[in-house]
Amino acid sequence: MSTYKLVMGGRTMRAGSSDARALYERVADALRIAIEREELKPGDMVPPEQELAELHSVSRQTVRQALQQLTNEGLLTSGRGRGRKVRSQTRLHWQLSSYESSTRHSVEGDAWNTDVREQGHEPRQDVTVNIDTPSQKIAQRLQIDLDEPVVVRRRIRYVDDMPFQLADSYFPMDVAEGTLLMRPGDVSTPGGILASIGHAQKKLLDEIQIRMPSKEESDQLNLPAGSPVAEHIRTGYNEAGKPVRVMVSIIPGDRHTLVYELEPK
Amino acid sequence: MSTYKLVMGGRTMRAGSSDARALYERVADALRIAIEREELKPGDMVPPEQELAELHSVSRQTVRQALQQLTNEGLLTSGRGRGRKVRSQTRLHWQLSSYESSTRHSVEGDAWNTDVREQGHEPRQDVTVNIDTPSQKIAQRLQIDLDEPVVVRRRIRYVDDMPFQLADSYFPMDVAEGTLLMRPGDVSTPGGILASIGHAQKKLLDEIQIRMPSKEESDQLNLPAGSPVAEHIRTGYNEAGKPVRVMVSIIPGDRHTLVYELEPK
DNA sequence: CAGTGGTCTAGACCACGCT
DNA sequence: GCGTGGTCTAGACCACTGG
Repeated sequence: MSTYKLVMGGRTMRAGSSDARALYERVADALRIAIEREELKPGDMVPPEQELAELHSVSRQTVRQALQQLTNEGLLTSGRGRGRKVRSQTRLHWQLSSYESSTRHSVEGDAWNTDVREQGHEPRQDVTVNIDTPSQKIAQRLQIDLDEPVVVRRRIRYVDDMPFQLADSYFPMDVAEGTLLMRPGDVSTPGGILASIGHAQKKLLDEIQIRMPSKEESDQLNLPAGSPVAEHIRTGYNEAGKPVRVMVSIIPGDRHTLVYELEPK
Repeated sequence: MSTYKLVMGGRTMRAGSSDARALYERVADALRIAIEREELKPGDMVPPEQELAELHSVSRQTVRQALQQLTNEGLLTSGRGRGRKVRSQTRLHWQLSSYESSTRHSVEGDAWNTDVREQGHEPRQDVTVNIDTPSQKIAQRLQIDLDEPVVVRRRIRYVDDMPFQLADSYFPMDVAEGTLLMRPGDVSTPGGILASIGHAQKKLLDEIQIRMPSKEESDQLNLPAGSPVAEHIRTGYNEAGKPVRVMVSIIPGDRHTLVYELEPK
């Protein structure tokens, strides 16, 4: 019936052509083009696998391979029983160069809250406080030993009640002990707090790595398959050059644009 | 024969357990753990699909699903006829906050070259120069119309002869015309050049987005499946506040750590 | 040319979300 | 309960790479 098939049960080929694109890539292309042309808009349902299989005269597995590729590219959502949707692509801007600037702090929380509100959304942060021994990664940046305890403030940040990023701050014991930093909840701002206890951050070192999320991060942030994250590690130093804080943020790529404003000398 | 199988041709389940992890996830876990424990080291060959299928008593397709997941996480390479290997994870540091700083320029090229050499590798850049009309994205940042021509310097940057990143610079015609910027090849540094023609960059705006690469980017950079990239857009402004350059870099996540040093006020 | 990964089919059952 | 996606099998042929 189909003009495509020349061989049953094996590799199908197009008549008069030696090879060209795989079948599943042709199915993927068709959908990609439909999305580009906005025939399928963000939020729209993608036709069921069975329907696409019949439409393109291929097996359901082949359709699945195409859909998998598109999901990996971040174009589609997936989920048992739910059907597939075209993903929306709104991004929140996060001003990392002014994040610790005192002018952006308020009684309403830290600079991140301000950023979110300015963009017309509602921020929320869940903070838990622990005392723990540091990982290699943290100990090295705080310049302490692996058995020296640190105070950890673990944040999950929400926007409009959707989980949006993870941000864990680590403080050396001698900096945090007996201060507001030991208090759970969204207590004003770390930048502000650090300054108020005599450890204003005079220098910041930001390291950014791009990678796929771990299973755990993926679950906590409710990430779709194939959605990359940035791991942002900020180390803050006080006037004496001592590291007083390390913040590790896991930032879903599809929901953020990171922004730095620089004035080179 | 296998204690795992209760149902033929359908979902297999473990005796005494209601559900738990899928078979392909168990196969993936086994390999992930072997890699973590360095029983499989970067460069090592992964056992053939057939062998893994027999080892875990599953079908080859199920093994493939596990291998696909690991490849998407950037842990394995793939390739027809070649077998699979454990990928190495070296990352290059890129100092973005001092990238335009005049002290890091030399006759050997721009600050990127310096960064790479300091980390013990050999940089190379292929540069082509074009005159083109800008995309929406570029025109908006250069504050020009869509029909005003721009000078485009397209770079492919190599490290040890491997393609490493794409970096395209866009200049307004009135800035670039009749200057070194029109010359192809690796002509010293854009920061340096811009200063020498009276358009030193006094302010920089960096925007970073994390996403999956397009097919084209993936091919140009020879990226493995499932490897995310950062799209880094730097807009440079001269003393008068006029945008004089936009640089768009496509940065493979698994090969880079981006670094910013900041001194908050 | 042998061995490996890449693509494809046909059919089956399971688990989840919704109405 | 129906429809959707998720998992799995068994078997087949193709295409590339390397000895």
